[in-house]
Amino acid sequence: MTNKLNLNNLTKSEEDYLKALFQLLVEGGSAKVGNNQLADYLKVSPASTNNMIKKLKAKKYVASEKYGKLELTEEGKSIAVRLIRKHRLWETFLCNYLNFSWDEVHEVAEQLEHIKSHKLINELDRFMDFPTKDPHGEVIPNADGEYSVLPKITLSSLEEGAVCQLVSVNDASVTFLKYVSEIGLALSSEIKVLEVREFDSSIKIQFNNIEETVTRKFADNVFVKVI
Amino acid sequence: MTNKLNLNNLTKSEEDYLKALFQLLVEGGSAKVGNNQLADYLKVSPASTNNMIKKLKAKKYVASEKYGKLELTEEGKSIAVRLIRKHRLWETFLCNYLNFSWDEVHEVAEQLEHIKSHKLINELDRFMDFPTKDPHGEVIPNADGEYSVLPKITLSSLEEGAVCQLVSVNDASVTFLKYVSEIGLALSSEIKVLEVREFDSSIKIQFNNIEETVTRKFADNVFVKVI
DNA sequence: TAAAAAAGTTAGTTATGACTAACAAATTAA
DNA sequence: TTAATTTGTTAGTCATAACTAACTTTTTTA
Ligand SMILES: [Mn+2]
Ligand SMILES: [Mn+2]
Ligand SMILES: [Mn+2]
Ligand SMILES: [Mn+2]
Repeated sequence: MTNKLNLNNLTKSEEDYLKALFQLLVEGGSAKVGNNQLADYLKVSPASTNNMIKKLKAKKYVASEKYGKLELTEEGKSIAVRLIRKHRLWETFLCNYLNFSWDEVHEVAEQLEHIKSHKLINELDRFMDFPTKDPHGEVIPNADGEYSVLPKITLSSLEEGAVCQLVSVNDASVTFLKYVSEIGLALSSEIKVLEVREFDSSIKIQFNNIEETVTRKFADNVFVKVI
Repeated sequence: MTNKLNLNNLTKSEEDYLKALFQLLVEGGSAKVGNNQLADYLKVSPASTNNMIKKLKAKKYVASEKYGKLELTEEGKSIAVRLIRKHRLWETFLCNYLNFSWDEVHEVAEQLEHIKSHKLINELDRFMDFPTKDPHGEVIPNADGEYSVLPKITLSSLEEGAVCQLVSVNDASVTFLKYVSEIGLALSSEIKVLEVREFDSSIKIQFNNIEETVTRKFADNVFVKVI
């Protein structure tokens, strides 16, 4: 029972790797995540991830056997969640107070999430009156690291005739987010799946009296709640 | 006339060295700054500064001859001023919106000043309605990098009987700033120099009907305007 | 002005975190 | 069940930015 108040002496890179693992394992819901998959996600070489994983295993943030799949320890998860909390709070601040649009915030938040100061992030939270969702509809973990990982149902997984509400979007692609806004979709939009085309998996949807055809790739990045 | 919109591909370290040089040369008013002095200021070895100075000379941010004194080019100064602008705007934000006290802001601002986003800092400036002074009384450069470097008159430089107003304080020491607040001094305080003691250069001052004796070291970090 | 001290430089080492190339193990397909 | 492919690992290299130790140049002091 020593380090409840965690020193957090991690480098920016170590933090990024833990966050990536968390996003693949927990938020992405992948049962198994391998070294190459992590390398792919982080856009670095497999040699780099292999090397970093060794370091994180030595520090007890990651657990895995040689040639086995990667897992996060409780401590590893805790660090990742705190990073995600910071990321989403900053995104919210940029959008709600500094006139950033939802496609502009992610890149800057990638930098801001590494600022080390408990007071900073908790005061920012208070200043915004404890927001629970970020500009992309993603849940913001609270100061104790608690938050609900909503099961991510993609628009692409729905059948013809389904009616749903847009809950959140993948925040990492600027062009995707601009596209979403441009066609008139937003958080809470009510969407009806009119047609799922077998040929190319494109989907015809309806919302706000608008009809649009979107690709499978687009629909994979839109998360919904069926109603 | 190529790079008006500067890419600013500098590392955190390169930025820190340029800022340190600026603070010694321009804000500190030293006519000459040498390699070892810079090393001292940054708390790194002379070998480290020597190495970094070479890099900054290659990039045309610093000019100097071998064994000669260090100088900043216009481009070097410009980068330093932008960094100082960011630092002071963040300090102001932390103090005025996030309940930080003036002794808590410097360390966090040292991290925040390296966040790369023109929009972020200019929107933060607008959000706070373009403040001109930071919590320590230091002048905040505007978006064009313009600002007045006030001649820094230290409290220690005054003679017996002088009356002055506290304009700014050195922001880098937490214990110093706490001490300043504790004895009841603040920005704009009117101070009278009652006595300068020859023995140990300690100074007896009066302000708000309070009399205090402070050391030379203390008075060196208090900047005033004679009235 | 010669010796001592201070200031500045260079060489070589370390840690972090990338990379490529080569290789080994595990999985998938034929 | 062998062969091909994918996945994972290792070795060696590079860049950044620190360090110590040894050395040289400049400045100061006697
Ligand atoms: Mn994001
Ligand atoms: Mn987001
Ligand atoms: Mn400061
Ligand atoms: Mn300040």
